[in-house]
Amino acid sequence: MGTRDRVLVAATEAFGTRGYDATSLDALARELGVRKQTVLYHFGSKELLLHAVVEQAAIELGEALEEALRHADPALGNVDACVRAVFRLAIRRPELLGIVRELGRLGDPWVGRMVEVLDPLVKRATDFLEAEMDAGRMRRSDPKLLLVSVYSTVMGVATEAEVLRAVGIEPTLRTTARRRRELLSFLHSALAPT
Amino acid sequence: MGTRDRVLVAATEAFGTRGYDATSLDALARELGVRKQTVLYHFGSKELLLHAVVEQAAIELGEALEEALRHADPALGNVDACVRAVFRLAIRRPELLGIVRELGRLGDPWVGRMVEVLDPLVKRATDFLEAEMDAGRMRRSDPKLLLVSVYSTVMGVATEAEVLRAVGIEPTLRTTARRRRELLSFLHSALAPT
DNA sequence: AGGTCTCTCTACCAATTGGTAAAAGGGTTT
DNA sequence: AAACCCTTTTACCAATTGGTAGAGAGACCT
Repeated sequence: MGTRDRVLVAATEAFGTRGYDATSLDALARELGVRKQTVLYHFGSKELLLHAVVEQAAIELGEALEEALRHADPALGNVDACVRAVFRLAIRRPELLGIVRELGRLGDPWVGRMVEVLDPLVKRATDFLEAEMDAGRMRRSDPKLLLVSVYSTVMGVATEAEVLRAVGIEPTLRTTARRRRELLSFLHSALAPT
Repeated sequence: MGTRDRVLVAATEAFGTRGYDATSLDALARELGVRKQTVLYHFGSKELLLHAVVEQAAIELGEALEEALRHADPALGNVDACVRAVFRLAIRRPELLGIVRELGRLGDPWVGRMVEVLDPLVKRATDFLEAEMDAGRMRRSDPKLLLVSVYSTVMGVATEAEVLRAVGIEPTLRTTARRRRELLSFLHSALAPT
């Protein structure tokens, strides 16, 4: 893997976990065994590095979800497929979900780009929810607000390790499977028609 | 209000919205019309300032929830009371919810303290959920995991303004009431016995 | 009046921040 | 060998970081 890619991976990890402001170019370069100027050579500035990170993360997130939907088990449905995909990401690429969180704080130019990339998925999700409601397979409500609720629940359960510890659950691989199972029945119940 | 308190309020606001690392003592002092050394006089160091902020935020959060539960409408139940309280905070003291978010990233010593203060409430919540399940008024599941799901959903819907904009909802006072209503029906459905 | 206590200020400081300029290394091509 | 390109380095830089030392101002007490 080339230096540029290694920097991009390390930056995604650092920005997504420690945060953008808390990550210095020196520290980033040091853990790659390289000088800060090498990083700046490839990306020009810290801001442009963040730009590249956001771009890459948005693409990877989109692909992960698209892939999940493409191979969704028809017996389980799209919601299950997405939840499984997010949990897989939470285990294997937690930085990616961290980036999404971080963008919220960084605000406009950055969120905008992420939204742009994920927008087709959002549209697809709301259309799907609306169709399910029309078919009577899902409780009727505002699809957009419903999507926000589902998103919040999934992201929270998948990523907020500290909250889990607060209630006395050590997040390990074993408990994660259980969390996912509980979350799915939570969502099924929440979405079920009255 | 004394200088010390003004610093504490401004720091809570800054740490809770911009983040701890992204907030410099100089910037903090400047927006208070005071020198950085005045801040350091009252709190000793940036870390100790954060400590005071966490302590205060934990207390205020605890009080807000306790108060909500004390005056909970018996016809609506405790869940509604808590959701209403969190939404009231999201409107009037968004920094407090921001601090909770921030702590997750800052990690151990800080989360620990917040958990310590809110632990009685967590215990009370799980006991409540368990009692409701026993009484058959709530779908049976692991109370702790259920609490995490509910927490994630409420926090997300209340605080993630950028996600709302992503799906095309401008978070204003008017839409907030609607969001809360939708969230409550989402939760009622999620918690309802099968 | 002097003394003391609380608070805020000015004056610094070493370390770190993101960033510029330019040199040096290494590989290909000419 | 010389010329060129891509990459990484060393050497700096101004600005900002959190923090120390100490002076000055005001209020209160004796």
